[in-house]
Amino acid sequence: MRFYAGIYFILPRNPANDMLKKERQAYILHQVNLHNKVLSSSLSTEISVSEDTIRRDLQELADEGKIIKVHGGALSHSFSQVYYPSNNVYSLDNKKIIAQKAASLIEDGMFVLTTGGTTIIELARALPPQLKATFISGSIPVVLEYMHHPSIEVILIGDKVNKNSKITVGAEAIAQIKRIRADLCFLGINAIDIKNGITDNDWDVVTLKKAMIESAQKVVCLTIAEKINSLQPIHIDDISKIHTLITELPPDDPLLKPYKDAGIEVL
Amino acid sequence: MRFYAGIYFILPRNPANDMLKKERQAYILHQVNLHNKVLSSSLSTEISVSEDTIRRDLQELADEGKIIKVHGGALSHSFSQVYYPSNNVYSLDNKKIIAQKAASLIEDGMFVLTTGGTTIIELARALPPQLKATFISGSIPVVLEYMHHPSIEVILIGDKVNKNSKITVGAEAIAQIKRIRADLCFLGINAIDIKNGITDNDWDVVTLKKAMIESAQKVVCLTIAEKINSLQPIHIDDISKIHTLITELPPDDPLLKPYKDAGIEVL
DNA sequence: TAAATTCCTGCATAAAACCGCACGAAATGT
DNA sequence: ACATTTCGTGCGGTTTTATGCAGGAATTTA
Repeated sequence: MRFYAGIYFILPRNPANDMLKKERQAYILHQVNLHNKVLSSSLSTEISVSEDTIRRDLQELADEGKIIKVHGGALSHSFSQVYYPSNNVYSLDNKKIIAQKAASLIEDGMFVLTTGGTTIIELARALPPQLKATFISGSIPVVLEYMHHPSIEVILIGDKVNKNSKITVGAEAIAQIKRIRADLCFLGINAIDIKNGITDNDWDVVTLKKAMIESAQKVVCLTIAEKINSLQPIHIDDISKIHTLITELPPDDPLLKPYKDAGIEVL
Repeated sequence: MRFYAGIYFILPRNPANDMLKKERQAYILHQVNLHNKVLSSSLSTEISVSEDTIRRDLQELADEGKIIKVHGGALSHSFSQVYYPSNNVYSLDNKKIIAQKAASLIEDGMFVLTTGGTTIIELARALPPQLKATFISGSIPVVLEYMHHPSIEVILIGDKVNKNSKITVGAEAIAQIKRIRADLCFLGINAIDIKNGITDNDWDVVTLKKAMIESAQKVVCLTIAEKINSLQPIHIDDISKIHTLITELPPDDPLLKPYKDAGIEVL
């Protein structure tokens, strides 16, 4: 083996021992753009200045918006520029309330399966910053949102990508879900009623949600009250499989009473 | 030499060294253009004038826009052009050229494995609209870009998400790649040289790229010329595994000759 | 939770820049 | 020709900048 533990220290070149400030910053920016990341410590030895100086340089470059400064070094700006602004989301305020309730169910160390959808995105944003849990999803927008969180682990379920719903669907995705034993499963649902249970209108999505329900110890359905007592063409599962139902309404709202009576925890 | 008590003395005036102002500034400008940088202090001793004079000269040249004055000296203007690209994505134009060349290799019906990175994103944007092929990647930004295409199929490789690089990494991802027999594999690479082959600086990324190389019939490396003949800590594979190398340079550029000689197709 | 890094803030210092000012030399005006 | 102005330059003193260092806070890692 030519490389020992992946550590192979080489200086590409020895910059002039006496670098001007601007020159040094240009060199740093160059390195950031080239490698997408730099470490304060290695730059310090590379250019032979103190780490404080490097840090000040990184700070200035960051203030100019040329790089993104992070603990220990800096990152290229080009890599982290994917945002999903949530201006056009229907019933956003209600979804925020739902997300808040749902987040309270999650405890440190849990494995949490989630579907896609705007409600789940709000959930991702409502997670307390110090939470340490593992989130599993096949939805690309949701995973992007999870990635902004500082401490949670994110598992992406892979398979063919459905361009409309931006989720991965197919047998491979189902198989991956089946291999998981999650503590919690959050389903953003499109329709629920007492008699037919939860229903949806996309075959692939239905199959995925079925698999998720089977793989989780506790199934939590999230939906705005509007969708309570509505029906969609394809059956996912009966309400007997649901442990918890979360809407923006207070738990004692009469609309929710039948579900409570059916043994579902209503939050 | 005549001076009293060393208080007042005159430097021997050598007419040859005694420069006029314009002459001196021309000399300074020449030095700046030659070395991309000058120091006030060294110019002072070099021309035997006070640093104040040098500073005034530099100030005037800077006011005329001929140089960039910085603390301690001055820099040439070309310097800043080279090191401060105006674009967010480094070397974007070059990457567009590379993407164009790479896209020409893809034919209808092909299965194409790709890594992540800005070069691959450009490739995604450069795909002809009527192309019907299947693209497989574990990079979330790249997959988002693929999804904008009207007719290609997209397979997302799932596993734990690395928050920095926004790609999925881990044994599950490797296993999924191993199950694939792709026609083409596009690697956006960070460093390549004849002796060490392709190298990178992230263990997970290296493992993924290795797997991709094994799963593809034809391996195509994409990189800007700047990264040619550079080295990173961790070894991915020797150049013998590479079939095609694409840079923004014309194929007959001397920089690429060694790779051609090694049997690699250079585009 | 403890240990190790990394960051930040203030301070010290040396170098560089700045500000007048003086003085000699060249240019200009009378 | 002589006085006056302007320019170029250097010098002393002051201000600003760049950088390193110490020590405590914050953050990451083991």
